[in-house]
Amino acid sequence: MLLKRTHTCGELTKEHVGQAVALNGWVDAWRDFGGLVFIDLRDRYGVTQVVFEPEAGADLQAQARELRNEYVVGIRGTVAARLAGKENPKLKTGAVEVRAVELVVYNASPTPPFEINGPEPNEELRLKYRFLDLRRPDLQRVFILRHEVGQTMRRVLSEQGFLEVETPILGRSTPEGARDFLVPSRVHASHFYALPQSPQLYKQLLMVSGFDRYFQIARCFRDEDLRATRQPEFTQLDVEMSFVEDEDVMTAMEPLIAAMAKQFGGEELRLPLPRLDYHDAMERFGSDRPDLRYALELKDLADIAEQTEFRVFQMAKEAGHRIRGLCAPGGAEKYSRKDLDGLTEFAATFGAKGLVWLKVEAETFAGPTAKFFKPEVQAQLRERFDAKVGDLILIVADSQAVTSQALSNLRARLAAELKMYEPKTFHYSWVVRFPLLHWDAEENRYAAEHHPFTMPLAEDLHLLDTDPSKVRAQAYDLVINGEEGAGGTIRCHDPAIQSKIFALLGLSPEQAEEKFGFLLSALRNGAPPHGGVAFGYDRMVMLYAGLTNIRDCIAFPKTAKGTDLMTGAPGLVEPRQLKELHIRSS
RNA sequence: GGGGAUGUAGCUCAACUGGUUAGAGCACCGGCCUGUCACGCCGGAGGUUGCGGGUUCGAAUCCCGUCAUCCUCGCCA
Repeated sequence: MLLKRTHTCGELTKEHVGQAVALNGWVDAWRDFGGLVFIDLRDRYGVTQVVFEPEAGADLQAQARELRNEYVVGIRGTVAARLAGKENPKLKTGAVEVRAVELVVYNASPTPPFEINGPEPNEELRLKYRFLDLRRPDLQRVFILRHEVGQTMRRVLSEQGFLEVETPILGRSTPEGARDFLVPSRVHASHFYALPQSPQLYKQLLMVSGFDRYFQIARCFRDEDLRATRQPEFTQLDVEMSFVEDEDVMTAMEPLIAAMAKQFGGEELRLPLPRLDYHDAMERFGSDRPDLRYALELKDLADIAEQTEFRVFQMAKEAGHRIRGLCAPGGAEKYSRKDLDGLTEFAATFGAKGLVWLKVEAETFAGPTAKFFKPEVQAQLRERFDAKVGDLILIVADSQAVTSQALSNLRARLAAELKMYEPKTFHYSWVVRFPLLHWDAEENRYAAEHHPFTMPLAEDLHLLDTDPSKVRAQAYDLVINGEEGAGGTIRCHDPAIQSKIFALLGLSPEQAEEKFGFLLSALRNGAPPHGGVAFGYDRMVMLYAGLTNIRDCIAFPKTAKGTDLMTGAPGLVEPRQLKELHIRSS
């Protein structure tokens, strides 16, 4: 029999004293005193103490004595104020308790594989018993936040006239980008659907249809290796607008960003957000998504380095490499010789063959390579970094890519270890004017930096013919604390420019027509100028929940190898199923 | 595909350089207890040290292989 609840377990206060109530929930803890039995009853709203007193009868007490952790029960009783001095300030409901008069056990439970209110078990176990893991209040709070983030996105965009439209999950595979997840067609032998990497092309088609302002909270699929912040399926807030330039899209998104910052970050944002040129970001921070909660800027040191006798620097110059560095305030004291070996090893994982370190002292520099720096060269270095005694200068001599990667990662690590920022603050900025293309040496052709339908900056159009890698795009990323929170572009709605870009990407007109015919046809049939942006929904939730791991904000996530430890997916299927799909499996 | 970390009781962890019968807290089982809320007290059960080899008088500990989870490089327009 169901004892229908009149209240939740997080609801009862002094105001309810004397009322007859019914609660439903899980046994969070039990305390048996012989003559008196206490049960903490838990649901997603909180915990309420239930007491079984002798007055309720021996039968009921005996029944209560059988309860164990995680039994699901219904309880009927009367709300009573706790005895004076016996209140529990840790509970919202701690001023009262429910004196039980009836107990129904809906379901017993074996001893759970881990304690719901105990220490966090290892993740393998958590994922195997995810339905139990999700009972933990910490995780429940994340999903409440996730819901609220979605509500805010829908509300703010709807207020601005954006329409939510759904697009297909079963689509077709297109070249470029990530590896597709494929779904075989039963009706059409050897033909496959692809799950969308994003609703990119569909939302452009919606613009051609005249929908003007679109959004969707869309599931996306990419068959690539996972990371702490990457899952094979994840969720984007996908947005597209017509009759806009890049500034219009950023401006349109800022009220939403400000609403989220206020509601979930507790911060009143000043708009417009800062715009940072891609080129400047790479030069000053070595990254297209720098964490701007702290400065710690990179400096070019080529002119100073060439005054040294240091062979590594000379060779770098001959190879056309760059010599760049940064200066960590107070780093000399913080990092021992052994720590510095650790930093060198860390830099090596990003391809740096070495790391020059110099400890700034009153009169000179300390470090194994300090002897190569003559006093006047040291003076220039001090000046370049505005270095103080006790600072640590780190220098990498390598290619543009390696110096950027190694130093930007060192920058992030040093800032964290030297506590150069408040962990719980947020910094929002747009990084703009990304390159349109980059040279792919493996494929021996240009590849799209963002995607093949990105509009170049008007002032760079002439470079398409002469120096394509210099062409900048109408592309913009929202960077929050060193993470890409959102990214977008203005799309190419001009068939002539589009075919030039296809040619650079190594696509013949015939190939382009075959792969993207439906889009090209749409673009020829009255496509408005349009562009958009997509936010990482999971990432926003992670950020505001203070998580470092995307799995903790996805209800049923996959492991790093893409398996679901709870359901066993991916699993084998019946030979009959394969036969229907015209698939032979090895 | 490469690199790194971890794997010991149901859970969280311990066990110095290889050395007695692999321990503790929580959970679990039995008993006592009328005001607890990390209840307390008494007693108890619980181990293929991930798995498979090897070295050794002796392996949780050392070596090889393998599996799983996590982090990371490549990859991810």
